[in-house]
Amino acid sequence: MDQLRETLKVHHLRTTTCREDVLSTFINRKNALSHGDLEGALGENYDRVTIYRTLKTFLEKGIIHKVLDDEGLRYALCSHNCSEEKHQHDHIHFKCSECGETNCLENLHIPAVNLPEGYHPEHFNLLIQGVCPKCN
Amino acid sequence: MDQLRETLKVHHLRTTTCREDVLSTFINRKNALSHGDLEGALGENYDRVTIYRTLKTFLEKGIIHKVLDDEGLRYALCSHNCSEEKHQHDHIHFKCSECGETNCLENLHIPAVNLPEGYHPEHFNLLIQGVCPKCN
DNA sequence: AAATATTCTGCAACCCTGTTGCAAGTTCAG
DNA sequence: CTGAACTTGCAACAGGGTTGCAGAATATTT
Repeated sequence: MDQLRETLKVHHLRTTTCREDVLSTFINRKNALSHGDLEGALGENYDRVTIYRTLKTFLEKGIIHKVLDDEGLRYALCSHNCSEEKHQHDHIHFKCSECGETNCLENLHIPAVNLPEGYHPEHFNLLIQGVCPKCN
Repeated sequence: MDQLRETLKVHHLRTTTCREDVLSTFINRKNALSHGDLEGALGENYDRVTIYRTLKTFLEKGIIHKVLDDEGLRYALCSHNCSEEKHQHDHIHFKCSECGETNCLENLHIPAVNLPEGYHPEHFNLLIQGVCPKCN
């Protein structure tokens, strides 16, 4: 509980129940969540718009990051402290076609790619779809 | 013109002006297109729904493939003849943060990744964001 | 502890994406 | 050139995502 407040404080965000609840939902479920997932979990307590704004704020502050998905955006906690100034994500996302869960494979880094002359890469986003260990 | 009809025929699709126009838009602009792009290009001639259905059909038949993007789905031509049975895409997509264009880097393959025990990968989707040669 | 400035929230409204059902219009094969 | 099969347009809907604004909550100052 106090850890939630601490996290918010570090990022210069006011403590509100919505932010605490969204944050703890991310911590409890460990996989990437869509806005719909959060609305399903918290929708009776908060307005859709508030959840959207909370996600947007968390994105800007470096608390969560976007996860690309073939059927819509999801969001996941940033593991290593990102900040407003700098997001660092070169890990891989795995989406299971059975259970539908998308997870960060924090320990696996995206391999280097030799881009042609003139390309200046800044961010990498690798989504692998397949069957996860649980559904195997 | 005949080439368009030929392509449609190969995939067992009837020749309609909408399909021809969508297909030629993909061929002329070479980058990945969103539904909105197509609606902008052809919207006065065809209903939104028809464009959606055309995209869906082309996806199923293996004429185009989805391109993940952090701000919505896009679509691009399949270069090497995909079919209804089998899509094969392990190339890289590059999105330029300056001009906003997303392009397929057909010649670059996604490097192999050593997944932990139990993961069975099927599809790979790598989006690299940065600055492209044109905007450099 | 109260007043203030600042920040959040909820509501209403809006636009975009994507889908479905149905009737009318096209395409293609015989 | 006729019919069966397919495609289109329209209407309607559900969901994602955003903005403006008034009222509520939080943090800060005294």
